[in-house]
Amino acid sequence: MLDMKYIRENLDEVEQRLRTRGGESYLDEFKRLDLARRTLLLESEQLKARKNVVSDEIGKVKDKSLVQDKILEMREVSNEIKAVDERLKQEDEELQNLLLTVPNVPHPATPVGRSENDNVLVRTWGEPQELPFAAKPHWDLGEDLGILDFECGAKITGARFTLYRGAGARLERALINLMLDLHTDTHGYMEVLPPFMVNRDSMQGTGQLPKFEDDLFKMVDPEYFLIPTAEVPVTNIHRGEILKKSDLPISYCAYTPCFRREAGSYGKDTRGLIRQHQFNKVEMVKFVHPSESDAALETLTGHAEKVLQMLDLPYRVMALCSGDIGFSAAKTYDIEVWLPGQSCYREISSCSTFGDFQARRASIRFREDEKGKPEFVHTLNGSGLAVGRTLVAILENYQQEDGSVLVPPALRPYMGGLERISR
RNA sequence: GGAGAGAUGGCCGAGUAGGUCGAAGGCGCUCGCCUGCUAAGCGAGUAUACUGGGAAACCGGUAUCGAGGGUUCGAAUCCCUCUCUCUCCGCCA
Repeated sequence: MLDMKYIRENLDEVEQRLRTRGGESYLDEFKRLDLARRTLLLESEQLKARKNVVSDEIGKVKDKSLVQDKILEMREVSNEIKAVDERLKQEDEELQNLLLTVPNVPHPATPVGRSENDNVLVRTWGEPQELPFAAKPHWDLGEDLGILDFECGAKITGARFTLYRGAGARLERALINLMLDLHTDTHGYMEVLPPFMVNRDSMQGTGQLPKFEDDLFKMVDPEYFLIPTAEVPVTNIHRGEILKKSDLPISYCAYTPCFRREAGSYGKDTRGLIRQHQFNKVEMVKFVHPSESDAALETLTGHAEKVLQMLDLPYRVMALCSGDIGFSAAKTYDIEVWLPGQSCYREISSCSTFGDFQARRASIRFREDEKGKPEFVHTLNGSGLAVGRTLVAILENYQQEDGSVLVPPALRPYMGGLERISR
């Protein structure tokens, strides 16, 4: 959520920067609602001030029969207040709803552009290798090796659900452990294991609600939502809190499954593990001092890259343009891993800084000085990494001509020493 | 699922026959004093949001005692609904 005061005082600039995201104008309504609300607020408060003063006088008089006229008058004032407050409440709700649907202002360093075609290549790592034989996509490899069973997943639940078997299940688990160990032991994150379902307040805090309810799996009674990413429960750990400056930066990492409706993506990536309704992810989340957030995004991205380097998987880092960054993000790097089975780069991690956008929604603050006013922290997060897609990358990059798949050396300790997955 | 207890400021904790309570007291913290160090002591200050005025320091107003509604001239205090926490019983990985 953006700062109301900031919008009011910088309307043109905010509008202009939001427009670089493409799409509609966001702030036409704002001026009108803001003015209406403040006018009513003033009216209401003046009435209340009068009521308070007179009620105080009444309280001091023992014989109430002497102040009957005042009591009657205040009864009128009280009714007036009710009426004004009713209108105020409506305007206020409208304004809040508007603000909750306005996306974050892009970071000055975010390249301006309309679509993913305008994203900017930042760097590449490793050599995308063309295999000396006909490379298979992972869905063929997985089925041939008997480690991925898409049909069975569809039978148990439905489309876009997958059953992992044997070495496939073990490989997924090994990747989770490798990633968590790296981030906790080497990168200094605290591991947390959060709830996989959250309430509406948490979803609103990180920005999934109210605008993207259709993308979520929702429980009716009680009303809980399956998390689409660990970002939601982990960022909300500190919702409504005032942190100590000395607590910052706070770094958490978490493994969770993620659940996404993938509404509107019918027909996209229908084969294989790329786009599932349920997938595993290790997420990194940081709460930092505002002056640190730019640097923190770079190190966070580096932490995600490190996983791919350990697994010796070629990748590139893209700076997303203004038209492609997410609703809550100010700046985002996508890490894309090379998939020889499909001869393309695919997103495997997304690392973003949100500035104070989420912190304002979720009210996560700190004090610069012991006596100072609370200020909003900056939040960041990034996948480190999407586990299913990492498994895909391993299958496709480490496949051999005979259809077997070598286990990357860094992963072997986690696989009971297994060096090769074969039929 | 059944029975009961509770939710007050950074923390602890008073306050429920409605008005003098934004809220006693303590702890913590900040500033000052004092003590040649430390401890102790003394004094002052110490919530948040919105909002009016002001260049600012600052000075006003309103709201907030889990959340929402109601009664009343007036509610932390009375009534209703909800949420959460704790204890006991049942059930359970």
